[in-house]
Amino acid sequence: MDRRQRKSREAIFNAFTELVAKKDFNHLTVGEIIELADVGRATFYAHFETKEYLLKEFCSELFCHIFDSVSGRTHRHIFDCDAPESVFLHLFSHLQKNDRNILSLLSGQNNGLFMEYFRNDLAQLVESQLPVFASRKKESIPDPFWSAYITDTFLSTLKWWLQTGMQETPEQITEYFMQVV
Amino acid sequence: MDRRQRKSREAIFNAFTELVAKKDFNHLTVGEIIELADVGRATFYAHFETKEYLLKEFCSELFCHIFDSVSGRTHRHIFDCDAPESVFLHLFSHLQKNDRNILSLLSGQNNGLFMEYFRNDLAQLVESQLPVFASRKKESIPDPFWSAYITDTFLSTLKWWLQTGMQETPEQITEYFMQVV
DNA sequence: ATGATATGGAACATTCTGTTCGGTATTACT
DNA sequence: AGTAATACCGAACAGAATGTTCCATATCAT
Repeated sequence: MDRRQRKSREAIFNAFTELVAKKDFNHLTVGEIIELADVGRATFYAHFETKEYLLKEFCSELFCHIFDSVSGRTHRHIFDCDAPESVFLHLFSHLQKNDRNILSLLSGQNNGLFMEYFRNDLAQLVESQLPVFASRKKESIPDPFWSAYITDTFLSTLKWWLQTGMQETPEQITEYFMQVV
Repeated sequence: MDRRQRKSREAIFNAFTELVAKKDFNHLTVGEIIELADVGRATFYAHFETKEYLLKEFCSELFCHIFDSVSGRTHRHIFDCDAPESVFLHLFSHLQKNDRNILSLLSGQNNGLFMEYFRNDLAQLVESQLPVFASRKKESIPDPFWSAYITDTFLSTLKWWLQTGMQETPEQITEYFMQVV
């Protein structure tokens, strides 16, 4: 990719990151983004079809980074028997670092699209971790329901953690998560 | 309230109900609403400050109707010992009736505000029902976390029910809910 | 019957969106 | 170093949606 393209794209992502931290995504305008990013209007639309596509690609890169990092760790530790919850612990720890202000997007109320994207990737991760919870599942529960339940419980735990100021350690919050599920 | 006001308000609510069933709230315009409701633009803004306030009042009336009906039943049955989950069963049953097309709003992806309002009222109901789940709660879990967990699990169950086409009976889906929690 | 008020319709300024164009600067490639 | 390709800016643009204002008319409460 052209160096100019990389620069513009990064500038837009950075501006977006900064703005979305203080303002709801829906009330964010393209005008604000390009002003802070200091790129022309035409440039923005040369990169992203709409504001929604910007969010989509933003999430793609960000989640790819996070979940790949977590899954990678899984593979390295795949034979560790002492910590079946290590994937989720690692995920909580990684989220705590607040890459790209991801936490303000996660805690914001009206970012339906963002949550949807995040949930999709999370559901994939959960799917690969289902054996961990196999022993707790009752037979009468359908598999897809069980999978959705674990995914949403993780999200519920994460949201609660954020909204109460992240006072617990990642270890503690992972403990809560594993207790209820 | 003036009869004219009631008529306009109802017309707007009805148009909103109909439109939101086929179109995402965010992409719904005031122009579409007043056209279908057949009221003047100025009339709309005389009733509702913005589209968001319309949603707010819409939810207020709708949820008030649903949750009051459910809570009412609770009070009548408060001494029934055979069905501690009757409140949630009744809520599932009531939702199945799809008053005001509430299901299309609940299953829609980008209705963050709507979900937030619904969750608030639901959380209140859950709060009043906490004793039902007391026996399942571990001591190490903080009360607010536990409460949020049950609320979100109900929402998770409801969403799954909707997205898979509501093939289960309210009794079955209540069973699932009570099994996992 | 009368004064109050909700309505409809139209016009309006404002904001945001997404597109187009021409000139300029940077890039990749030979 | 020279050249063709292309990404950039800036400005202008049409279109859509928002929220406000005005006034004549119809409906209401009393």
